[in-house]
Amino acid sequence: MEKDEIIIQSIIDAAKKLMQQYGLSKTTMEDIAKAAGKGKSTLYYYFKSKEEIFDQVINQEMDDFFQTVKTAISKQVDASEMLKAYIITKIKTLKTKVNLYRFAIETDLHPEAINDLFIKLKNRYDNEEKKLIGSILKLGIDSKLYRAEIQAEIEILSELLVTCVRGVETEIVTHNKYKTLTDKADMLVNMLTKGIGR
Amino acid sequence: MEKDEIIIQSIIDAAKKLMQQYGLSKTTMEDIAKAAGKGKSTLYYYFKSKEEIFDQVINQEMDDFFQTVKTAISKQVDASEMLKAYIITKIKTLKTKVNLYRFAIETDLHPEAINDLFIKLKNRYDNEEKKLIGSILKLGIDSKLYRAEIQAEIEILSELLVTCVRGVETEIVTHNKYKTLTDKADMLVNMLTKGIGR
DNA sequence: AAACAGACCAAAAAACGAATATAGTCTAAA
DNA sequence: TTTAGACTATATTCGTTTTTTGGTCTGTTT
Repeated sequence: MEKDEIIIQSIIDAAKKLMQQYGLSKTTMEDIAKAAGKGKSTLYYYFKSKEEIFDQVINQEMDDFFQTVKTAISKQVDASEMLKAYIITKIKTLKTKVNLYRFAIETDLHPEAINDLFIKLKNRYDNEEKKLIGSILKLGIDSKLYRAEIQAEIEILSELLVTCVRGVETEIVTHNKYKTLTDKADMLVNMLTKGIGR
Repeated sequence: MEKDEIIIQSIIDAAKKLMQQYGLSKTTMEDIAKAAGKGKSTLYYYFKSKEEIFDQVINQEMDDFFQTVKTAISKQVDASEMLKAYIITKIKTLKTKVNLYRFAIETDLHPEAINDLFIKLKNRYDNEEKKLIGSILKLGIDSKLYRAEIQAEIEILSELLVTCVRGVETEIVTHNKYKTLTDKADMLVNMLTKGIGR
């Protein structure tokens, strides 16, 4: 790693820590600079603005998150198991992140910023998520687990699945009732593969 | 209708109109009283509090909403068509309601109140919705359209379906991209009945 | 008694201005 | 090239006053 990359990373790390502890709006450039052991203007030497720093923090968090999900998927043997692993890992990981930030979010309580943050996150990763599901479906078709006809609809099907899982996510995160998570994931995937028709 | 029922309804109607026009927090008891052609204390003769009035307004709106959905379902011939009708009608109707209230919500911009409102709405009708879906599934089983084995899981299956539809809802309402609505509903129900497995 | 109006009150919210904090810039030094 | 620290214009906080608003009370009309 280059020297300036190390510094950039140390600034991001400091910012990440502060954000988790104090929330978005309570984390100032001064705070970050102090925590990183630098002067404030130094931050502006490496970053264009405060927003850019936050952006990168969030990006890294999200990359971590995606990495975790992908690792979990890679351990599975067939497409349906992968889908289950995707749902379960995603929601569990999301939950720890939410918990991590919850205090900050609650004390902060500037809902506009939070909303913006989530929308940004969502938009940025929606597509990648769709691609991931799409690749699992494709794998299922190739391994003859799923019907070949769905190939044509794989795009819109992935989108639909992401949306459905998001519904489950929302319910579990907001209502905190994620004891049912494994059951729900299991049932969703079973329903998906076998269908309820006769 | 009794005389006092008429008065109560006229107060609710006045409140409803004002709520749609000005939003929740900007509608005062004075406003409602004036619009209903009564004194403020008269409202307290018929209602316990402001919240009770809003509660009844929302209840009536939601009953209307549910009525519309049920009517649409009743016109269908089989369970899968009913499910499609449920999804499409629900989201379309919801959309008009959301539009009706959007201005009020945006200008109002007191997120806590809105959130409370929606949570209240959600909790109140979650169960009824689950029951509705459950009854459609039951119908599908009885008419041999769906496998008999799902009978045992009908409860959790209904819950899951409501949750998935809510995901689609959210996406459509927040992202305004509901051109895909019919497609999505179709695909969801097809997926549900036939499954993607071979 | 049932149905209502209007004055009234305490508490919440809006308005406002002064004090403070903060994002971002500039200059100069290491 | 990298950094610090003083500087500024703007945004935010904070304490205070004023206004609004939900809800009550008293008394009047029907």
